[in-house]
Amino acid sequence: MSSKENAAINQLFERLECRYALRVLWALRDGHPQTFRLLQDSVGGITPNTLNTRIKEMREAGLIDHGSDGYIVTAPGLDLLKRLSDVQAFATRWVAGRAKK
Amino acid sequence: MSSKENAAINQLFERLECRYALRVLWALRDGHPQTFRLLQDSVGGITPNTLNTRIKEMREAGLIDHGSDGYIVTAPGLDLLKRLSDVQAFATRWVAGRAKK
DNA sequence: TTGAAAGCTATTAAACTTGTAGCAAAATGG
DNA sequence: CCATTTTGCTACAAGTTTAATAGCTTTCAA
Repeated sequence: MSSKENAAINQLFERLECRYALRVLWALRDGHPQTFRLLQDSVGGITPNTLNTRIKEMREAGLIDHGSDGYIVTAPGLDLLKRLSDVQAFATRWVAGRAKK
Repeated sequence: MSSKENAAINQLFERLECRYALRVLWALRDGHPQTFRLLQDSVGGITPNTLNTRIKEMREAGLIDHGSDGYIVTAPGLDLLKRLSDVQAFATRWVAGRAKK
């Protein structure tokens, strides 16, 4: 792997390694717009301060946008979500596996 | 999607949404063991405190382990990494796309 | 035995997140 | 038109997490 690719994944991970970042993106995966407060409820536990910070970061990152009906994932954001979709099955098994111990 | 699946992905994301968490996992993706200091260099910028915290969390999570030659991903950890592998291509394009603006 | 490498801890300071409250602007309804 | 609700967002104090720098302890080979 080239160092350019390494730098790219590092930059992306920096964005996603903030508390609630992945969950905010994930909450919008169905493609329907959500208002600020609905999004706050969808994510669960996030405060308006933090949600606002995440929204700003992800809008700058071009992953989400704010349309007339609320917040929504952009095309790149949806692309990323698709590439993350396999993680769902892992998570389910992973949680089941740790419950046993 | 069931609420059980929702809870699962949430639990997983909580683990991954800590600074450097994804990058620590990613640094071990080739399957070769790395010592504490080598891992610290691979990740880049992480302090020993934080690395140690991440290692503890990920070992509890069953994603990485400590063998005789250093830290290494477990089978579940490798499974997760495979499911994340498509993100690499996204990251490269994403970074290229934002450089233009 | 001495020296290097490995894993990790201590301490203090900076940065981030939370909890709670509430504001200003735009839509809604009477 | 005017009151009400919804929406996006901010203030502020307190708590939690991460960073920077230093250094300790054990292991292992020379």
